Amino acid sequence: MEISERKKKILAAVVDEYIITAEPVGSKALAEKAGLGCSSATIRNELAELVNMGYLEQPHTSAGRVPTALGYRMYVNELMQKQKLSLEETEELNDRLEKKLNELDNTISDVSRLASQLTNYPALALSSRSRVTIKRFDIIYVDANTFIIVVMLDNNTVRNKLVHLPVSVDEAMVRKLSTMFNASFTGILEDQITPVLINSTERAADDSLGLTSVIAAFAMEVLSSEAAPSAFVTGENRLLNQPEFRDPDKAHRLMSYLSGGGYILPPGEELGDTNEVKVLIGPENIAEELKDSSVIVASYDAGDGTKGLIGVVGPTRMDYSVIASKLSFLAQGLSRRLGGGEAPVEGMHNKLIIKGDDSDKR
Amino acid sequence: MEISERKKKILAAVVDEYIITAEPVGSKALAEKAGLGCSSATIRNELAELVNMGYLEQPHTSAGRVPTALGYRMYVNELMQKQKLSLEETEELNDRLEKKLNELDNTISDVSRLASQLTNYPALALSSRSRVTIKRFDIIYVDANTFIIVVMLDNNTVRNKLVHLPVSVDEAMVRKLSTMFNASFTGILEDQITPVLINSTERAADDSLGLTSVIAAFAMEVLSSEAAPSAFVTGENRLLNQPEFRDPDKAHRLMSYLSGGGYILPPGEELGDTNEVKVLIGPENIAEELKDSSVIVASYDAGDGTKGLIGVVGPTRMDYSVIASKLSFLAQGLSRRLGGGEAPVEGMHNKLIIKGDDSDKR
DNA sequence: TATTAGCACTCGAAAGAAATGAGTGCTAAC
DNA sequence: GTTAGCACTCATTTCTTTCGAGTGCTAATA
Repeated sequence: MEISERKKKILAAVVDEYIITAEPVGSKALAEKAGLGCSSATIRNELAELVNMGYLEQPHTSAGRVPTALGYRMYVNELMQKQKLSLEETEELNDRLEKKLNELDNTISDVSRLASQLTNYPALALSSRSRVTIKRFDIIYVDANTFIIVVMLDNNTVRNKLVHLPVSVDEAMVRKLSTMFNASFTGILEDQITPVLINSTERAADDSLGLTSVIAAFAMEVLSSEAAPSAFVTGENRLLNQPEFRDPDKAHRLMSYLSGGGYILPPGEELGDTNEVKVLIGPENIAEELKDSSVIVASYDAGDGTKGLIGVVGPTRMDYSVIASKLSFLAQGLSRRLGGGEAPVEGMHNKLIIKGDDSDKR
Repeated sequence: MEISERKKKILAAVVDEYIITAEPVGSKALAEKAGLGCSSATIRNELAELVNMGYLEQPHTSAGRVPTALGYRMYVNELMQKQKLSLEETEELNDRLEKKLNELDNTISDVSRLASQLTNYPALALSSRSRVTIKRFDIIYVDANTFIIVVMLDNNTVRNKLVHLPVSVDEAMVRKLSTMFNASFTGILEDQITPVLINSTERAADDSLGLTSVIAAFAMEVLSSEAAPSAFVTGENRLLNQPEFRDPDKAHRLMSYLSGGGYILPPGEELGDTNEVKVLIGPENIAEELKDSSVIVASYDAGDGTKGLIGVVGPTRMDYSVIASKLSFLAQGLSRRLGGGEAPVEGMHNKLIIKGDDSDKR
């Protein structure tokens, strides 16, 4: 059955109201508030149909209506007044963000904390990097039993490791190894570091002490740890602000799921396009623990192949529009600041694309 | 007024019981349970006096008794059955710990997490290092505008920084600087890196580009960041396990205080001697937010001047004895593992010293 | 045909009333 | 000094009652 214009208006009004009050909303309140010129009786009829269609439900016979997950989905996809942030809010957010971004270490923990502060919900940050390679090796001879391996990655971060040996090496060997690694191990991906390559290097360097494999192992370790996605969740306690989590047991269950580093996003789900905001409503989440919560995430691009993701977790009754705007805002700020994004400085608050929605909203 | 032996026994019994049930304990229960050969009426008299003396209180006229902070203090100092861990528990703990310690990065976040898991309370970890020096400098020439500074600290950790310059340098200069820094900047403390020293080095190296100050600045940054105490709190959500935090507002208040990195220990309070366990009961805490919670901390020594501290936060009704044992256990494990401690492997579970208590147990 | 006023009905939440019982303090006997 | 006995207190639990927001349905209206 097709949903009429008026039904849409009513549904939107129900969701808007419910987001604020967290109480079931009744026909009378709607008649007064929403500017649709009809009486409560008419609205009652419409509401009854919306229930039939699965967009709303009633906690019990004599209560008002509450949006279902389907209702929220419809709201998010089509009805929501996107970008509610006023100019002042935008300004304020911009200021705060600018300040924060400057003192930001760009550790995902900081990013997550920032998102949580901004939205007042528990927040997660996630980042992963693809196609990392090493640009340069340096091996520093310390003493006969000790050297330091220093590698510089293609994104100019530098990592090091101190190696103690049970046997002694001389400087010449170290220098030789350094040259060989720079020749053969730079610019390649982790899975291109094969036993074959290691063996041939070992032979070529005339290394009978196994130094080659130590260095190669470190290289692999660095590459894989750099590529591994890391996640961070903060502000779990903000859940307790929400009336739907006044039950300590319920709150505890979700909070420990979050703290436990449980998977929040569908495992298959690759990070979406930059500047896209995704919303997962209630049962759309795969994790059992999230089935009656919603997740909103925005992705950003830190350049050099690093993609990141910031999001919040909250009750299904969240102000999707505001939160999505804020996250999008933050994600674009990060993209811009970390150099990857082509997001224009001016345009920060007018590009908000939400999954499942193909109309651009100004 | 002096406290009689029997009163002590009764007080101990009240605390023991209350720790388990979290309910006010009555005279009858005590008469049956605690093996003191007297009737409930007698106990009632004693209880009344204990209330007068300030060790116990009554929530209301017809309720049982609950320990006051003073009562807990007395319990912790004199009455508590220390070291309740049975042999099996010790074994089990040992196993778990051994396993965990091995995969431990020794980041304070890991230590904190471990403490929280072990005790099922929110936990904090804190560590600070004194008298750090740099053992060795290496400066790697990358290209005319780029070099990498690598420093090795006296505890053999290695830190590095990539420097991009607007001007160009040659390899000879870099080598010269490296030599000079190794001569003048090794083995000294942060506050010994003075403008005078920097100036003279700069002149001696004939450095007109300000490279000296860049390197010196990095050295200072490393030294100060290494010496700065850092803290980490985890497992805040475990607070919700406790009946006294079923009120979401109360829980939220404390949790956000903890997450916010609020000061948990008295600022003046230096880290105590290794293997000492400190207990701060309710109002003994300075932070307003902790006035009706207790904090138990144990300190460890990771050698090389690094002192650490692990602790938990919970309601005043905590099983001080068990928690103190576990923390002490963990602290000693850390000391041992990180090389600083002289704690004997065997002796792990028999050296438990609690602040304010001068008798050694078992 | 769509809308609306009117009304009986439902059912959770709030308020009130009564019952329960754990625990006390006190007194008098041991 | 200890104990049995008993009247009293008061939080907690349970059961009723009241209240009212909100509904669904019907009949009148535009």
